Amino acid sequence: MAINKKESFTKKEQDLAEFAKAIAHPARIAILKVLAQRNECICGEIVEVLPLAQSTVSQHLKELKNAGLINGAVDGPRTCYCINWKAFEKFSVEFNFLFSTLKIKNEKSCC
Amino acid sequence: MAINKKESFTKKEQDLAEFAKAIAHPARIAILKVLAQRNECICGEIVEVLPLAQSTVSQHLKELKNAGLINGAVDGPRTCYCINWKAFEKFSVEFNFLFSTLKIKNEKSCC
DNA sequence: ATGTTTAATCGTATATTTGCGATATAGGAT
DNA sequence: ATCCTATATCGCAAATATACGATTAAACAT
Repeated sequence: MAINKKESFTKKEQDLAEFAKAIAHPARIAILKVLAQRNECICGEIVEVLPLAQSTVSQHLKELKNAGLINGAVDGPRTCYCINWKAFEKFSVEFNFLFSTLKIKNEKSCC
Repeated sequence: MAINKKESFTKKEQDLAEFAKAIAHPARIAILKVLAQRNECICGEIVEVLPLAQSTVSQHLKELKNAGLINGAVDGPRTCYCINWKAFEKFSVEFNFLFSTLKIKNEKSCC
């Protein structure tokens, strides 16, 4: 990979790809599930549930946070995380727009 | 990454992550857009549209095909691709199930 | 048979991701 | 001040992903 070609695509394409990358790992999907189910913010309870080391979970959380999919609030020695539903809504709309609308137009595939 | 930890997650989580990974690159999103817009199957016309070498586009197409998102039919010296809408529908439902339903349950985030 | 066109694959270089242990940091309690 | 707990970060190793040029393969025409 000589140069980074990603920048030659549109911002929408890059953003959607970024979002997809954030959820492109089962561990991160599992983390999001836990956060969604417990409603309230959680920290290292995720480590107990997942088959991963603490540092690895922390790294996944960082990636989800960087992608804007979760929020993290420092609460004493622990950090409380929760899902950023607004961001999720945005990407969900983007995703559905990109494919659902096009799908209606040409339902019949050739091959 | 000593061992592959991905297998310790559920099949649904793995499948959804797999799908997300397939669209986790702007080039592949762009390819899907082209395929959706032209309706009929296309081959190396994609190379003309994208800022990537032929071999790179071919590789991306292979990944999309492996993920089941597109179909490819050999037609003489060329290969005709098109979107597998059924697979897309499946993953779209899976995605929306995972998050939309949970979202309704707990709209208010703590942080 | 030879050449042309189209696409897949190979080999290679580099970048990024994944994962862990060890270490640092920071807040609370004693 | 010292200890404990919780989390973030560092450093490292291994695996994957990205990208390209060169080569191969396959269909078709000349």
